[in-house]
Amino acid sequence: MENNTITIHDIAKTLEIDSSTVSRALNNSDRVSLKTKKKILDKANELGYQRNLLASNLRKNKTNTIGVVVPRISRHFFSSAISGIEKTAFNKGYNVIICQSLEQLEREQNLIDTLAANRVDGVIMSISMETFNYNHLEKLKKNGTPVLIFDRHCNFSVHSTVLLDDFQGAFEATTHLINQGCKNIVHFSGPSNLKVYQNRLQGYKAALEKSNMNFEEKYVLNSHLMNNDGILLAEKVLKFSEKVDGIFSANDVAAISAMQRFKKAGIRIPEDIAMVGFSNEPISSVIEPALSTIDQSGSKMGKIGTELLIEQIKNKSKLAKPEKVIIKPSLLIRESSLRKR
Amino acid sequence: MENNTITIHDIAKTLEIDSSTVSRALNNSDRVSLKTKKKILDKANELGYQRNLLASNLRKNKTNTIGVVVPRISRHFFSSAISGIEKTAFNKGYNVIICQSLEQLEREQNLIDTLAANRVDGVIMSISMETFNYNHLEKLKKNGTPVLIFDRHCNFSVHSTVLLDDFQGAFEATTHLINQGCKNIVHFSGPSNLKVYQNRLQGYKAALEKSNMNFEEKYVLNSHLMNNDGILLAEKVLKFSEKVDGIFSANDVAAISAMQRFKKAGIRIPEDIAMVGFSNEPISSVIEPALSTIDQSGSKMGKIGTELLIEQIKNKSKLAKPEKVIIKPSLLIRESSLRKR
DNA sequence: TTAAAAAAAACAATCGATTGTATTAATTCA
DNA sequence: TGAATTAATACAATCGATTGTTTTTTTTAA
Repeated sequence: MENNTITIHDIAKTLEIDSSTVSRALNNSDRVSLKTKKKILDKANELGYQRNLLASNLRKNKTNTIGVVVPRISRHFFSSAISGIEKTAFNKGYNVIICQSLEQLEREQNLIDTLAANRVDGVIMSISMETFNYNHLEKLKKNGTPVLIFDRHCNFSVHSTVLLDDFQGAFEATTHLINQGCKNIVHFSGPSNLKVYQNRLQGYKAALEKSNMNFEEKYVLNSHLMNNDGILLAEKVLKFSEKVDGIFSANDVAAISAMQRFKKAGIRIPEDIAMVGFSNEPISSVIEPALSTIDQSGSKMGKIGTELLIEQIKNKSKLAKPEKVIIKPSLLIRESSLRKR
Repeated sequence: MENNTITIHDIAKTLEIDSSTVSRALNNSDRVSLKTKKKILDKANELGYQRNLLASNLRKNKTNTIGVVVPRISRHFFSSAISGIEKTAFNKGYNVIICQSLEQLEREQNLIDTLAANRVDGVIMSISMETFNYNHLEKLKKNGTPVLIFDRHCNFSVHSTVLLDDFQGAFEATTHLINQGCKNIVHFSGPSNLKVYQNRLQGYKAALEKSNMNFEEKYVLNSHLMNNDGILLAEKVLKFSEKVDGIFSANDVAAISAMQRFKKAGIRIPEDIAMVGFSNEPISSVIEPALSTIDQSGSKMGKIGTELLIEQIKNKSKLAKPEKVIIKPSLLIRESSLRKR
């Protein structure tokens, strides 16, 4: 009654042929005659045969599976990256195992270990915020499993990476504010040890410079860019002696909560202060006014990353040197920054 | 240079012992002396041994892995369900493979096939909207793989299920509106062939009845409850001759877009119209006013579902009859419905 | 001291599929 | 027709770990 799983041996026995022939037939090898092939396939269907991939993969030493590790699958950017990864992988005949590290290094290490133990052919991942130690990834690499890192910078990596051009995104966002007539533009920046925020700050500076506007140190406000930070930052801005008329925030979350605080203070967006965020959270298009922002094109990153990874999987023999790809972001202009129609 | 993966045989050879002893040592069996155990573990570490789960699982005919299939991992409800599933599974020593069907039956069938081929020990899933045919699930069941369905009703199922008490949620939401003094309460309902929406409608009716209020057929507005539907529904409501002063929407999305349409028409929420949604989307707490809603407690569903599933996995021999669990939802009261302070 | 019992390790089969090699059957062609 | 090809199939080893059985070693106890 139990354990009635059918194997190629069962098929072989009922048909009185060898299991190797069954295996070849099921893999459509041309070493089996059409007649026997049909016989075998029919019987397989009849018995409800289903290949045991554990056995198959073990023998072939290949799983046709890619491991995906992201901090949080629910975040919009990551779920769109996953879409891109899945689609690309599927088209190239790969399966995908999705995991979330929840921003915890220990979990990330466990996940990587499990993926390795399951012999995935490669791993594409965005590292957790706690990840400053890459032993787990080095181990993978040593075992010959290609690793591709996307979205988050990791300092001394020997892996291929796909990153966003944060500088360019920030440059465009700030330039857009300048074009809308903003004269005093504040920048909400994140933890200054993170590369992303350094780059976004540089882009902001560069845009000011290009338009011959002064860069003012005091206009750069640092925080963790969480919900609550946005409120505090907004209150800081309200206390400035000069009239701030534009804000470029390094993420949407802080921009949105700041915007709500401003509205409470009777400040009109974008008439009094024009705002641009970064990362295109789903909420940003729903709030009022809708927030202009930089889209990180997650699915494009996922697609390109997966293509790169699969290439590496296939060229395993050649010691492929790590590649770095930089993706161009795109500015989404919405009401929060549109002064001129 | 390549393929330098270490196996128990490599360890056995260097130490001049049998590989079965190595295996037992690595599994901490008490058939190996402490001395040899230590020797083996040290060598394993030194060589960077990592168990090949393909081989192990094949031999044991058990993967300690649960497959999870949901329509969309990015939806808040599902990602919280996944959290609950992962946590529970992990605590019981199970790994989890997460997949999304994207609401497509064909994809769902493929995923189930792959999971089956990889010999997961069980599957916990929420079926796609296209799934009216359960052959793929029946096949799994026949192979002896337990299946647990959560969140979405599936008509003639022999599987265990964990569902939300939609009736109760709707009843509480409507009762809350009545308690806030609403006299003419409209209900936004979804496709009437779906059990969830039938149950929510019944809950709405029951609440009216209990408070001796008339149920008016015309107050039930059907749609697919998408963003755009909310706008259209709001416009319908504006044309009513009677003054509508409360709305219970069968989902948050429609409630939110309706709310925005109302605001444009100069109607105050909750003073003129009080609103309650259903499903507690993340956006609902961010918009203004924040939307009262019914939380579907995804992580609780995930937890309970996983516990049930693992129980079935363990009792595979006994023909466990399908269990049905109904989870109580909870009403989250926010500004959109709060008239009395 | 030695037989019996217990502990430790070795032997060997197995999980289910794949694949190189050997064998048999069927074709081809001179 | 019969040797040479080629096609079709069978044989057997293998992937890496697990596990029941057997053998060897050590410990216990009379």
